[in-house]
Amino acid sequence: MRDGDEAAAGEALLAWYDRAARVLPWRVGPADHATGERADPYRVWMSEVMLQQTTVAAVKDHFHRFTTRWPRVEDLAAAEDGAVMAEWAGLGYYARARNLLKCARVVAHEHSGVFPTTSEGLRALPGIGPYTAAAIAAIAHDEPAVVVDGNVERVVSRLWAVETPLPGAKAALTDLAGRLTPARRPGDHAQAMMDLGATICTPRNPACAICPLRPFCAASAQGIADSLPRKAPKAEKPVRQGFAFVARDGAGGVLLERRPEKGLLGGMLGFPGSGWGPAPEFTPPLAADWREAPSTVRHTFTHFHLRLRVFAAQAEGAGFTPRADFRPAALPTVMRKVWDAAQSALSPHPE
DNA sequence: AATCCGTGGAC
DNA sequence: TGTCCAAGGAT
Repeated sequence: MRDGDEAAAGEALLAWYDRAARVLPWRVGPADHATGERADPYRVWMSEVMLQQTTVAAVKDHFHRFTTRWPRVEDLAAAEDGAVMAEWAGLGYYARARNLLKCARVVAHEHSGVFPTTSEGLRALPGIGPYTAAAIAAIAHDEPAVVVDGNVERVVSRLWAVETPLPGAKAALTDLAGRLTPARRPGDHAQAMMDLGATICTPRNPACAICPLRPFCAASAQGIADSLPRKAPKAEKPVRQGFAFVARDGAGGVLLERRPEKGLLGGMLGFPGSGWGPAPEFTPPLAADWREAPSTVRHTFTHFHLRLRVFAAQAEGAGFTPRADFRPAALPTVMRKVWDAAQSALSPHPE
């Protein structure tokens, strides 16, 4: 990209978006924008939070369930914590769900159910950082906010052939993204950048041959697009080990515990177990004839690999969740794997 | 500033 | 199988 080409590149991007925009459940298309229709801030907010570090394909089902069950922010604000966490199960990064609920309650109770309309106002809400605030303001209100996510970092780093590695290059890339942000249709511009990054300017094997920005792209001209953006090497993931205990009573009830609000899988349901580390202790929650499941659960979190030995037993006691109140789908994925592994060791109650 | 925080799909 | 990585935010 040469100085002075920003406006032409922006126009080329919007022209491409007008014919190639993805159709998404939370999106109002460019043709509808022409009639003055704007996206619903509640739905934009919901989708943006779900999409943080998460693929469109993974978000679609959860977005549909959330917006069907809680159509307005007041509905979500009135929901029980456990119901929201259960619906979020499987999406990961569970602090997002806790902050989603906090944010809904602030908007409902302190803003009369209306989201702030500026990026500055949005930024003050729980779970809304620089990216999400800018995205909502641009998409829902056409504020010319500079929207910088992973897609934008990639597109911009290639347009200007920025070879400084991330995250160090973050500030420079934000500055360059600002040069590209137009005063006209900034919301469509932001969504166009993301669509371009998702479908053409992809991390691997970018489709430069059909890219509307190719005439402006320094990395494409130099043949180095697929090597940008550079990133600092990541730390190796250690392996941690642990035990998990699945107890069922005679009525088919299940022994579950609510995990602490903070930390890994915070606020989610799980099975009792040991700590996770190099040498975990065998500490079942009650005395019973514990039998080990034949398969070990393997699961990878953001910063470590986990191997869990699963033990199952029939037992009686207080605090079991009734069979009718338990759905494996309400568990975080690692706990759903534990449940699946336990079934072969719990012959009287196969599920 | 660096670390923590999930998951599933692509390759 | 293992590695990368996707519309980041909080602390």
